[in-house]
Amino acid sequence: MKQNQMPGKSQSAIPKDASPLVRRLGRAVLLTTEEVDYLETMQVNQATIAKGQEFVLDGEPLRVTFLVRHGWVIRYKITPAGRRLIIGVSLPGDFIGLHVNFNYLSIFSATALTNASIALIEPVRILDIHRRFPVLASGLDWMTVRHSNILAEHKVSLGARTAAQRILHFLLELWIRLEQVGLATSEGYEIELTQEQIGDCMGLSTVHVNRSLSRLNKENLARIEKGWVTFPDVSRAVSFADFDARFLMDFSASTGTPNLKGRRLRN
Amino acid sequence: MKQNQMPGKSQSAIPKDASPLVRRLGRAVLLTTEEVDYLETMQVNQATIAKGQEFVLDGEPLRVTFLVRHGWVIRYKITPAGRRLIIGVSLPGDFIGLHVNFNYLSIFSATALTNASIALIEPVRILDIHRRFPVLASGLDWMTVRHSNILAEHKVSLGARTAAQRILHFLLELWIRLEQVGLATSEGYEIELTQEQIGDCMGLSTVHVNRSLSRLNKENLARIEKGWVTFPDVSRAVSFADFDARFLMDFSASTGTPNLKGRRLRN
DNA sequence: CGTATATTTGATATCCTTCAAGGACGGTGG
DNA sequence: CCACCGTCCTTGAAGGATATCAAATATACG
Repeated sequence: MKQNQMPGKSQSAIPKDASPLVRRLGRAVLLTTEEVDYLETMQVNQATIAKGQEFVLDGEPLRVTFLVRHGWVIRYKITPAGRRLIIGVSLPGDFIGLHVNFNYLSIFSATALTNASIALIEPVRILDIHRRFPVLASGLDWMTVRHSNILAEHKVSLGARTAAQRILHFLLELWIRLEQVGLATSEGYEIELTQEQIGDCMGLSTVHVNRSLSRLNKENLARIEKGWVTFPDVSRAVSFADFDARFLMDFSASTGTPNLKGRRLRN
Repeated sequence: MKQNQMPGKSQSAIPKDASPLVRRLGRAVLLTTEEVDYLETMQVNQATIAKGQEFVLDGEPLRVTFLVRHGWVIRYKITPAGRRLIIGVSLPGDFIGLHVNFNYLSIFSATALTNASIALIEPVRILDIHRRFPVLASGLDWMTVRHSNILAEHKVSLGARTAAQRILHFLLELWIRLEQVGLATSEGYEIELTQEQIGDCMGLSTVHVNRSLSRLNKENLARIEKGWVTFPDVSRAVSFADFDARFLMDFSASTGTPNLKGRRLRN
């Protein structure tokens, strides 16, 4: 079903070289060229972060919002007992510090797991989006909620799932998220986490991650070989891990906005 | 330091009978009477929920945003193994389902722990706020981020803190949150959770919650007597639980908005 | 005042951690 | 090209934190 052009607004297909952010928001919504342009120019101020570099520090001021363009980043806290807990993994297209209050100090640290490219976005840009581009603003709000959903699911994992389920659930989550920005295929994906980092993310010791992974391997639920993750039997994996991809669902602009319904929504 | 009235906009002190939402947002920002009015009329459509009533069901459509006005609510998931994990406790002034995508089915259930009064807010209202009241819109975004912060802190608790630390951290969190809406004093507060519910929230068995609580009691870190929570030695409690209230900080409107800086901010 | 619900306590089982050490792998410099 | 070194992965053994099972006591409620 072909959609009509709206007079005065030019809609655009997503360019091949679109940023991960545009790709994400463009999956569900037909963005105007103006919107795409705004999103792309917003990302001009970029920084290259070397693997292992800590670029946000717990307790220090946080002046801008970050947007991961390339590479993997972790956000984490260190407890007084010396344990690190990874709050989340930020992948290309993910914001770090979106909608936070820049008057306060950061409540987490962030480090690049790979060489990474990160856009620095002035807070005023976000406010500008809310003023001028309501559809994009809904998209940002959705990304914030999605971020919450991931945390909620992690809380369920840490609180109510076994080590093997937890890890498998997490590996499946990463698969979907990477696929949504074109970094995974139906075959699998390249993981940039060590077993220690998986442990810090799922509240498990490195040793236990290792044992759980070899069990998952033995039972054909998930396999990691040379950093390449595959799922030999996806449907069994999904059911074993109690994985329901709803919490990662795409943005869709028809969030009750009458004037958007049936207009710019894909499908 | 007295603040000047802005021409054309009447600012208002928060009325004594203000809703918890207005009280929350009004703590850091001087709201105009127009903004206060909008927030209050937004809540006219109310429902009374009986204690124990489940009013959001995992997998069912979610058509409106809820706002707790009175009473305690839990949001949770049940795993296939039959374990319940409470994602979070919603207190007066908290939204449930803010900024979610109403095209999708709910990914959690919600039940009232007490008789509760809940406002039903049409999604279009939220969009209207974003169009007409930028300060309130920032406030809503902040509430969404705050919700994430709470989840992140819970993840840290479940992943990297002992049972006693976890429970104490949670009790302190509730204290601050209740105080922010006038439902707790420096003395303590009335808790509406059973030990089983605390366990489901912190990923612990009821038995272990009981043992940890009696240990906290013995060590003067926290005491629950007839539903009344007190902290005999607050500073020791804070340090034992590694509690840093930054993740619950108030909304402050000067989130990098130049035209708001120094104008409507309290202090 | 009786019944349901919540708390408390004891005994046992298990999942996971910690400690310790060996092995694989990739990179680097001689 | 190979020896060396750091990082990551793997495996074994023992200990600890928490779960489960079971039952007694206390509290709330109609």
